[in-house]
Amino acid sequence: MSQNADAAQPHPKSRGAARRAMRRGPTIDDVAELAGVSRGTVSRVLNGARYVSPAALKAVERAVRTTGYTVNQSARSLVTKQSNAVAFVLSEPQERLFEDPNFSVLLRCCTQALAEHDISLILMLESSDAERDRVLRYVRGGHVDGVLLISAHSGDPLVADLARGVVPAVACGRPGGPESAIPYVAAEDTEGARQMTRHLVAQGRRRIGMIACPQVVGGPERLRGYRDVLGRRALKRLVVHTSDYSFAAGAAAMRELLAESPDIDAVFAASDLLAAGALAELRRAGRRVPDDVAVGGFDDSRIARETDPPLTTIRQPLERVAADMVDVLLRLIRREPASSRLLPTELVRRESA
Amino acid sequence: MSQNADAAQPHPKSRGAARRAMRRGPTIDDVAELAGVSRGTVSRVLNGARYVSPAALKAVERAVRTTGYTVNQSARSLVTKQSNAVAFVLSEPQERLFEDPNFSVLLRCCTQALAEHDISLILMLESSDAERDRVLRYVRGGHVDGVLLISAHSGDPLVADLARGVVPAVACGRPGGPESAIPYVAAEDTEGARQMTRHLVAQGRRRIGMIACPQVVGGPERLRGYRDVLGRRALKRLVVHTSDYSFAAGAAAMRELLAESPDIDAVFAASDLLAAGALAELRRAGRRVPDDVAVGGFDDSRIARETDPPLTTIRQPLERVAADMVDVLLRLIRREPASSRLLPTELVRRESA
DNA sequence: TTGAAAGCGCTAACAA
DNA sequence: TTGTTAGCGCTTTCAA
Repeated sequence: MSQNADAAQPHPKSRGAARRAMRRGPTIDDVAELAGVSRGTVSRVLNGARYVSPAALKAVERAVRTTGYTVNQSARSLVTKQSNAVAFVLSEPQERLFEDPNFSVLLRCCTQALAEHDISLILMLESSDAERDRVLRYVRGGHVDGVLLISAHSGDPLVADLARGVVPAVACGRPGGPESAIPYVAAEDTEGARQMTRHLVAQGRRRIGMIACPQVVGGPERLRGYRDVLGRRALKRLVVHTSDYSFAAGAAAMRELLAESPDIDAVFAASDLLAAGALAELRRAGRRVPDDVAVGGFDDSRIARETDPPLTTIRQPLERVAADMVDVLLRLIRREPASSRLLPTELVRRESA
Repeated sequence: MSQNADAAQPHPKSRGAARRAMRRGPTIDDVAELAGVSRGTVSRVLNGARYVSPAALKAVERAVRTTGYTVNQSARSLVTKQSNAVAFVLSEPQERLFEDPNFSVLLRCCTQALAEHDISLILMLESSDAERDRVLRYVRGGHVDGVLLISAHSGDPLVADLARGVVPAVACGRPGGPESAIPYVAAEDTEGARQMTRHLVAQGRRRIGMIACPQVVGGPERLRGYRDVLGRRALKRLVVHTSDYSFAAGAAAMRELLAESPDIDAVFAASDLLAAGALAELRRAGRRVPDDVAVGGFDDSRIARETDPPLTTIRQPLERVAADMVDVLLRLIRREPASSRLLPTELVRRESA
């Protein structure tokens, strides 16, 4: 109590001095002493509180509160071999993705969902080779309990590692290549694309082009959906491929489409950003939207409401994608069964089509 | 060498069995054994390599490589009391900020800069009270070596903690309130606003309005710069306040401005997003930009190039802001002196003004 | 320049 | 239900 621990125990056994010098908080021993129980009991209440008498429980809880105790994660991890952290890795030149409003909501929702489980999100980029190496070492080193993989590229050694089960992982969108050993969560891209294409057809549009992006997650499915509905009307010259989901790529693609097929009367862009670029190009070319040409997007991201005219688009339930990714990952970490999930999309009608 | 450690040492001293059961990587002892040196020597080469003979150094390096050893951060942290991680905390209802393209580049650049120092970035949101609590506990618990504070709000208990030096911290933009005990990195907002306002004046604009956002980081300075240049010409009815840097707020503000001052011939918006909203509203109102009214933004974010017409704006060197934040934080962590930094802005002329 | 040994704070197995 | 104890893998004195 009023005893001075330093004076009483000048021996190395006295932990107090060193700790205080380090300006660290109270340890489990401090709590135990104050609560008048053993360290083991404190540990038990900290984890689940099984086999603890109500009296002990109360005493410990009080002691925790009055000391302001927080567990030392490092010490805990050292023994449990769990870090209580997961990596959120962007396995693609990130500039592109960081530009995408979808990415932000994914990141935000994942962070939130993890926080509810007291798990930290560690953001890692994989753009340069050096970064790739670092991520690989980090994951292999067991620094995280799991990985949220954002834009999986099948050539990535990390993807190979994860497919081999080095550490639990969940991808956003079906990872390319045969490595679909990694479970994933995604929107029903194919069906979404069908919804949009059907909508365009129902509007009486005859020459419906597509700005596709088959290299990027979700891209192949969206192109397939378009083709499913149009069949032979999906003329080769009506679909142009871009290498990413950017505004600039959308504008360039639209220009090409206009040059190849001046009689085009509708365009389905594989993402809202692409559609926004197309819109800009159409205005430049003097075509009215939707009067001359209708434009459909995909995502229902923020920009869909900010373009002129606002975009008719396919809503992807990204908040749910994020929540489900976290849910699946946590199950995997707990070694519970969990598998890929596909979430439904929805047509959102605005003014562009 | 070819000895089987398990067979040779059936005693508890044999760490091999337990480790292997856990599917963990090699430990420092494995490296030491393979290199034929003691654990202490391995540790020395791992950290700085002082007082190590060239022979030992080489042997250890080889052993590290062949075993694929990675240090166990938890074990290291337990003794060094350093986590090698910093928190990136968003101390504001995040939806707003996540919507802001500036935020993305800040996050990306900070992650990159930290990765170069092998430090992880832990993303934390502070929107709900529960989250606020969690962040506070986390930081106080010593889980991170430092904090990058994104949108400091003076009422925040975390800000108070950080100002008291609980853990090193750097803010982005001057933290509101008297808590400027926290060093910060920011653009020269005031001067930037002056540049834009002078530009508008030089264009012969007579009635120059402003869409200001004095509640948010950088906002007060930008408003001051506008007033510095305009003096008494900064009529009350020419400046409207918004509560955030969003597209919607920009549109609403522009509507108000148009209603109050139909003769307005220029607008300086405190952010590009705000300017984009204003542009949309102007088009709706049938005003041509820049012919009827010139529009100036602030940030030079991605959208400045995507609006119609592209925005004339003030470039904020966000990549450098991020790099400097990390630099200052690392100095602080190393207990080196470091103080706030202000970075120069630049006028970028496009078509809107 | 090196090795031995003492912990860092915690969990988990075991005995009581 | 509880206390005791043996490590988790590492850094860091301290001697040698």
